[in-house]
Amino acid sequence: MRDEILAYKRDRILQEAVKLFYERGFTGTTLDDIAAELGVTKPFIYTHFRSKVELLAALCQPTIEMSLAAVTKATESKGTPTQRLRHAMTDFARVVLQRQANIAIYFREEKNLSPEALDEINTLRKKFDRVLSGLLREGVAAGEFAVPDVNLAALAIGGMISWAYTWHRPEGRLALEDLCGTLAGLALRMVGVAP
Amino acid sequence: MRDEILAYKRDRILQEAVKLFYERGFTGTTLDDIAAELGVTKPFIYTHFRSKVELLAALCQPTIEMSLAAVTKATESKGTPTQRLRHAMTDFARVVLQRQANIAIYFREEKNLSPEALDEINTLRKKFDRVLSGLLREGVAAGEFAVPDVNLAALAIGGMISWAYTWHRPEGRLALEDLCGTLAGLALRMVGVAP
DNA sequence: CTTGCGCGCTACTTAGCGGTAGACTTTCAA
DNA sequence: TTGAAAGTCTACCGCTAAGTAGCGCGCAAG
Repeated sequence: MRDEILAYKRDRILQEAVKLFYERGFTGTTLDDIAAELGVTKPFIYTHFRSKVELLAALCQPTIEMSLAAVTKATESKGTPTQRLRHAMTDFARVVLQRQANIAIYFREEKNLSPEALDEINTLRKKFDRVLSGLLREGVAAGEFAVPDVNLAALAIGGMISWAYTWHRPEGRLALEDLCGTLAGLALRMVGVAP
Repeated sequence: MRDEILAYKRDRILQEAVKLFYERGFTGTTLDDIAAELGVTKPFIYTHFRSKVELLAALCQPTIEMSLAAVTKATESKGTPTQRLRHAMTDFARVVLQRQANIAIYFREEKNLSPEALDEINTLRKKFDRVLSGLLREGVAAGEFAVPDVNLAALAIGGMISWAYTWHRPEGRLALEDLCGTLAGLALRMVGVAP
């Protein structure tokens, strides 16, 4: 119970930090701002995070992990490469759109991460690219996909979907699930699968 | 002649600022850093730019203008929509890759721009999207393209190519022109044109 | 040689903010 | 009721970096 409350407090700090970093940027947000928004004071934050930079890492890393987990799970599931790629990209798009602010903060504030945190995240990203490239290669071998360059195609597909963090509006005209499906469909087209 | 020297000095400041902002981020770079790199001192920079933020705008805006100019010119040229889209995306990709650092800085440091500069740039970006959407709509009308949602496709294509700023390595295995061609090819596939 | 001017430098101000020491309050067990 | 421990706040430090005032050097013109 004590631990649950501790976890809850930590979580609320993260929530508010995500909101403010997203709106004003990392350096444009002070710890006093975050504390004020929570109705507490700065030292409160320091009982849960060692530094502002650690707070940043704590809100980036899990999101990157979720992205990797989404494509890994779908890639390792059963089905044809086409089915698995659609599945992987739908799930990845869902992570990007649901955790839009975290993704945006990560890409914008990468330079503010500690070298250690950056290393860990870069490892995750390399895995992501490898898994996606591997799936594309399988599809090519199976005769389902046709691409000029597998690694480049993986970057292009990953980029097209990641990019959604820049333009997606949660209150916009497109429902989230439709959007994920359409983006996955565009990804399939890039590898030569007709719709 | 005096003006040329003035312009040259201004240009050198911008060059060095781009390099350092790209490597260390906007807030991670001090004006003293930039001055030191140029072998001058901080007040020198202030004779050419009113503030650090103005310096940032001066290195973002022209690059966005170049992107818009590239797609506008190609879109308004002669040829089928397919030809024009290929042309537009090749040229746009070239801007992204050649001015990679400027593009990266803009996307990362958007939150540090003054409201006025941001407004101007946002206007350019809206025009960019409108021009690209328009070209796609033409292609659909001509029966050359098939897309589920023209506006979404424009965002996806623009994103896929913009994203190249995150992974492109100038000294990498792929020659710049090949890369532009391949990216344009992937864009065409997204709108249903077979390679 | 000298006078004046423009350009860049030295040296300073100022303020904002990350981080911390220690006081205070509240809670709970004995 | 009391004492201690956990948790939070008040009040502060110190540094960093943007921005500035005014000096002085060197060059061009007379």
